[in-house]
Amino acid sequence: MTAMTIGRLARKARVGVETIRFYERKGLIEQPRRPRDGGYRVYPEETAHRIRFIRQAQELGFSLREVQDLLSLRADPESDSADVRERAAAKLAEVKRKITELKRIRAALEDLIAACPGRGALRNCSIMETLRAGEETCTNRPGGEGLRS
Amino acid sequence: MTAMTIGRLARKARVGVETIRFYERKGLIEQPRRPRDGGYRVYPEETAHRIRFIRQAQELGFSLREVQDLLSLRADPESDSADVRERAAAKLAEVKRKITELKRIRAALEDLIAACPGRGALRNCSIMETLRAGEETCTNRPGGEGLRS
DNA sequence: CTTGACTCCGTATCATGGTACGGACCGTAT
DNA sequence: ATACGGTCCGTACCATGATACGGAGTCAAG
Repeated sequence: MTAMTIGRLARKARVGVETIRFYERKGLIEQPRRPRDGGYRVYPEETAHRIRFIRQAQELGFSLREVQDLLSLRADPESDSADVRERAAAKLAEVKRKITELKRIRAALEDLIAACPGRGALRNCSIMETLRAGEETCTNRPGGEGLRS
Repeated sequence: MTAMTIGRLARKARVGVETIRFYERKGLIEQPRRPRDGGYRVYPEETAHRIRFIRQAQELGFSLREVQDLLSLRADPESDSADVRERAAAKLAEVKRKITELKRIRAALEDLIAACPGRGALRNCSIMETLRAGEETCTNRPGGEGLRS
């Protein structure tokens, strides 16, 4: 049978095997116990979704510790529901703030794209200037934009 | 006069002095040249906005290299406007994707908060289960949620 | 029943994004 | 004029989040 060993899980979740072991060490995912006869570990299917969520949350600017906070938010009879509610509300506020900021960047990029090919009406020349939204003119200063080291 | 020296800039942008020097080394912000008589550097006011943008973009999951990409997007006569347009469109797609993913997390948190205090109707118990949106029941498995090391 | 790929486990190394330090120099309020 | 804090510059160190490595054990296809 094609049991879900760590390598297959890694391919399914599009991460390296070492990354899974690292998340296990950090307590982000549970390490299944080895069969008593000492073979390979078998992972539940759900783990792949969990890993994908971890990666996604990271791309959205959450640290592993924050991802852990998110994953530990659970409304069940064992939890202090007032506490869970409070922590969820705090995360929600943070998520809303990120959405707002991303929308500003989205608008700036859309403006930039609109301003781009016409060659005539050039105002709002860079992200910064579009975000600073208020100025009219654009003082250009080209050259030297490579990231050092 | 209260010239914008590096320390004042740091306080204004809410970062450490060392962070500013680090960004200068990386080429993310321009280092003003020292006065020929060898005094302290003076920074333009705009630099504080630039630093705030860098921090914000980082919180949204962009690496310093990606922030650099964003900052280098400028529609001016010196740039290849087709290229700028293309890179801006790629970033725009990425930003839109992030917004979509954040909205899913937002919805999950809202569900969780709604499901939380009633103690009666407990379904969609964790972020993961709400995101996996389809299951009805909730198998609880409490305990041991501290981040190791 | 061997061979080649995979797992297990511990430990080492790496890239990114800072943060700290120390000695020389600068500037200004007293 | 001097003391005290800020700046300058180089270099060292740090935490986070992986990624690599090596040797022993496991599994399964031929």
